[in-house]
Amino acid sequence: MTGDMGLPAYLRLRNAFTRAVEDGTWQPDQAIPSEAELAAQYAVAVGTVRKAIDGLVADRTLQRFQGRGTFVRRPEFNSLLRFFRLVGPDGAPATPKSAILAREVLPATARVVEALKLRAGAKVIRLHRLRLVDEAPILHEEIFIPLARFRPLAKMPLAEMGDLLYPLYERICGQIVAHAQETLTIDVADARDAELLATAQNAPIVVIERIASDHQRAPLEWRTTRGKASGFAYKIDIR
Amino acid sequence: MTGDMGLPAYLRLRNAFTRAVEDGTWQPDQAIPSEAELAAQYAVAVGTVRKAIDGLVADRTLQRFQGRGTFVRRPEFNSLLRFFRLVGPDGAPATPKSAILAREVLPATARVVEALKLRAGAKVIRLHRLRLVDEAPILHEEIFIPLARFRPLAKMPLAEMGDLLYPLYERICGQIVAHAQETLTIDVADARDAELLATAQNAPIVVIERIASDHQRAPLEWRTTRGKASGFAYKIDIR
DNA sequence: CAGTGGTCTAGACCACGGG
DNA sequence: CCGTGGTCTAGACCACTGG
Repeated sequence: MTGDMGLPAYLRLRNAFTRAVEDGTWQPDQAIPSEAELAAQYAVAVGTVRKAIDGLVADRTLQRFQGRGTFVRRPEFNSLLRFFRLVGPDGAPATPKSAILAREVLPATARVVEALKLRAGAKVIRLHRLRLVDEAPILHEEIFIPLARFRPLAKMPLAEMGDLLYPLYERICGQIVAHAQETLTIDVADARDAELLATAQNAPIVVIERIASDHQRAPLEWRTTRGKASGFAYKIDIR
Repeated sequence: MTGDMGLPAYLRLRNAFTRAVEDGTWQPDQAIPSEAELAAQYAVAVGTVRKAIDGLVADRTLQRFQGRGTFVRRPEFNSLLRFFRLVGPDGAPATPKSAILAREVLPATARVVEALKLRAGAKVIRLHRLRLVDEAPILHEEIFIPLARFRPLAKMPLAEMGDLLYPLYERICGQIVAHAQETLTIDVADARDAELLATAQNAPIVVIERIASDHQRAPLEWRTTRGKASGFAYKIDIR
């Protein structure tokens, strides 16, 4: 807090609050101290605290509720996935079911070492899973996570892993995914895609590569998702 | 301004300012009145004017410059196009060159009528153009605009049309594009794609459909852009 | 009801831009 | 230099939530 001397007060507060979220002083889904308390604690006007919080609300770190308080937001990692036709029989958005096809522990290849910023020869867990909506395969994913951080997942019964990995990472391994970067490209179906996704070889395939990282920007997971391009539509509004 | 009686003052101001932009009282690239002036004019505190402007800055309607003033922003419609490899020989982002392959005036088909919300039988101008970077064809576009609004473009020498259409729409036809909605999907190359883009038939193609509209949300243009998927990468950061 | 965030005021002083 | 937006204050009152 005593650093950043040249910065405006509201930015110093913003940094302090960001740190509180990142180091776990303020926990996800928990209320932070009231604006009046923070103003007293940092010896600034309430308006200055509000301005600091405004910024963190804008970047979705925090969330305000009138009359209840201000809360640390837990990020949602729907991501580009949501642009596949992920709807259940009722038409509502559905979390795809997961079927884990393979799990193995192996030395990281050069590409994995680079993506996860590991030292050469480090071991990783590789997961290969199929995701289905309404029994139909929608996409399949190859996932690499460093064994050092995720050792409990190397032996855990696959049946207990459930459909969502990030809550598992947090609950079982204490690893919190705070950011992710995704890149969408287009490829054509190889033999494995064709078999898993019930499509023709050389049909267009959407490929999403994701690096997920923690609050310290350390890479936690490298994931490559492949799905039939025919089930994909991405919409944006400009201005 | 006298409407919206139940709304907070800053939201009434926000609406009034939005209207000023939409009806042209405040012109693109022009400075709006100073915060102090607006506060006096609307009989509110400067802080309330600032809060109203904050919202419009956040949604990119306005742009602030310390010491200079607050300006009406002219939207840029790079859009999803920018995710093709649009770089010149120097590596800097380049506006693709345009080569108009066809221009015709014809009655709108059912799809065009729907996209542009025309009455049945209305006439439209159809443009078909190829866009090139560094002499290489990157994508081609089919564009429909209602003849009623864009009559000057039906006869204008093609050589005078230049590489960018929206400035032309504004300068020659007085039509200002204020919003656009784009949808990205994947298709495979048909015979025309293969010829124009120098690719194999059935190769994956990125298709971007765009409806561009004016401040009143009236559709001005329906555009379908097709480019080789191999030159496409879309990156996003989550949280 | 007490406590939270939401709105609004009226002022002070600072930092920057352009003539 | 003056006018602009940027920061910050100290307070008032409102609207909503929860017990």
